[in-house]
Amino acid sequence: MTIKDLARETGYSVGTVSRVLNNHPNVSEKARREITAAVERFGFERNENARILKQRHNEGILVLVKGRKNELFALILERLQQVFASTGYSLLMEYFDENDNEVRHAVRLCGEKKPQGLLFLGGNCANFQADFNKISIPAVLVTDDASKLEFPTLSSVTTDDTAAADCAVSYLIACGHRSIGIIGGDFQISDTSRMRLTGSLAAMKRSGIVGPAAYESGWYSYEDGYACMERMLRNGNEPTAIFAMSDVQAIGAIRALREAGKRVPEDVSVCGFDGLLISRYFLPRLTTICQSGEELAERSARLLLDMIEKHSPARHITVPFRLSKGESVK
Amino acid sequence: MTIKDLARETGYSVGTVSRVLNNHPNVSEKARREITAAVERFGFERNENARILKQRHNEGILVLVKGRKNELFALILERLQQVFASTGYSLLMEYFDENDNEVRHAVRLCGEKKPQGLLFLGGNCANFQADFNKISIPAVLVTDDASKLEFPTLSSVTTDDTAAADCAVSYLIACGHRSIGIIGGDFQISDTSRMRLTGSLAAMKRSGIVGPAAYESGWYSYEDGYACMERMLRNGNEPTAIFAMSDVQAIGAIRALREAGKRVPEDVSVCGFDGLLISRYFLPRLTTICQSGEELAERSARLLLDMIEKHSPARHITVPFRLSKGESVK
DNA sequence: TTGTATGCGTTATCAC
DNA sequence: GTGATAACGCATACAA
Repeated sequence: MTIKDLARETGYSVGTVSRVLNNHPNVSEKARREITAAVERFGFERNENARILKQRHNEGILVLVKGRKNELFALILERLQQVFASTGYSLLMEYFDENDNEVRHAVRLCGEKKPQGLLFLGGNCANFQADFNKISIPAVLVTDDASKLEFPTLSSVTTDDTAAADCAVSYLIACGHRSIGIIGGDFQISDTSRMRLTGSLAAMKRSGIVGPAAYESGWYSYEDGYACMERMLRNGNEPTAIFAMSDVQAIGAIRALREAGKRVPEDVSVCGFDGLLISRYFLPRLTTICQSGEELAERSARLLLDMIEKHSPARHITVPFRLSKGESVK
Repeated sequence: MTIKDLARETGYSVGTVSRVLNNHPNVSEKARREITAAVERFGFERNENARILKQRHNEGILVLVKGRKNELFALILERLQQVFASTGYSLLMEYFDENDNEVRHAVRLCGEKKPQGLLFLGGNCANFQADFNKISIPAVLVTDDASKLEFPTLSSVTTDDTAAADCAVSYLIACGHRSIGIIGGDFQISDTSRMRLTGSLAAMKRSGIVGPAAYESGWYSYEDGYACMERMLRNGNEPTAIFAMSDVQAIGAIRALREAGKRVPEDVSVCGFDGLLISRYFLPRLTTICQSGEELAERSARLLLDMIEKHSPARHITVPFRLSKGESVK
């Protein structure tokens, strides 16, 4: 069923059918009624491929989501939908694997979907460095800092990872801990992990602590958090506190501690990062840095809209974080 | 940059360029080399819209995913990618909201993407009832039973929800519990919840228990699990065990119990359903019914492939579940 | 081995 | 207000 069939069935021409479908003016009430009825009757669904192929601009924002199981991204996405619902822009979301090159995806999809703007949920600076020059429309990188790249059409919105990690570690120190182990990502690869490490070290330095009792790295996952903690214990490191760079790693670490006969927070304190839902339900309730998905989403949306509509220059902003004191630190 | 530009730049015709792009035979080595080089040089990315619009069949499987934050679906998806990687079929994944009509989406996307088969991750029987007749290619509904619909091209793969719930509740009874509260979904709406309720009741009946001490329903979420448990306690119901129809509800319920001064499992036992990763890391480790995402994925893939390639008739199968004994039941 | 021409389903620009 | 008709970028049957 195509608009051609629809035209034949209703006795009108494809032009009129198309106009009705797109709510254009200059269509008689009668035609509109009859064609709408036929659409309903035949269950016609218009072919977006052909539509987009033909259109020069699509009133849409393309959202590129890195990874399928990131709870923070899901939260941001949800808020994004709400925010854009009232703007007249549609949201087109594309997911891809963690280790895909998001900018290459973006280049292809820009040619195809002809969106007005781009929203990257997660991304790698190196990829932008290499291919972002092929993109000519406004874009915002969310949860990763793009200020050093200095592209005139690429903004970024992040939590201040350095300050947040500093805050978390400072809190641990304030609680009397001086032997602090860190579990994080590979800071050779992940910009985020590196910044969180920098913040952690700064906090330690200020208090005259020479460095972390141990640093173990892995993916942000339960399994790797567990494995990192195990490794740390096996190496004979028994810090009194752990700063994990993600809630999931914190939870994995707590399980490992528990299985080693240690209690949290009585024997070892653990602080996480992210403020995922589970952190509020976990026992013990996680002490963690809460990133505000809502705020990240809203600021990104505003930034992008300003760039599209007012041709505002690229900006790089950070949104506030919050230390949520749970039951996992003593 | 289009294949036309590419043709002009290389001095070949669009036909030859297209043939190179699609790895067709009958292209000279020289042309292939030159055109490939040009593709690289200009960073050409071909327009999938036009490609699919033109193609009669796309060697792809369309996966329709209901909801963005379902961990079981993420697991299934991952396995699906592995399985199809070796088959020559590509996997095209589309996400949509929980309350969208997945079959309507499918109808539209079939017209657009012209896939060989459909894989629904989650779905509602009523939607299939209404619109599936518009779909003519093989499809498999995963995690929901479609046997009663009797469409000749619609298979389904599920965990046997009735038996699994029966198993869970039987276990609670075997542990000595006779006052069992149930937290689940709205069984007026959700087929799955209804089947799990049926199984629960069957187990109780066999043991001479007249019915659940209480039944509270909500979405499968931490918040609603928490709220259900709170409601149950507020109503003066204090069962010695809770069967939650999802792990997330179980975790929410445990948090509510804890805040009411009750310990799990000492005062109240809790059994979940799903076997999510978090169930293994939660403290106490959740006793739960493990659904095998891997198995669900593999059986679905096989079923679909058989329908596509051997024109096998629709089948409705269940995959084994497993009661994972954690620390949350006593 | 290569080039040309046609059409996929739609929107948009013309005439009428 | 409506109906032809020309693109959009690509794949492909057919011609050369």
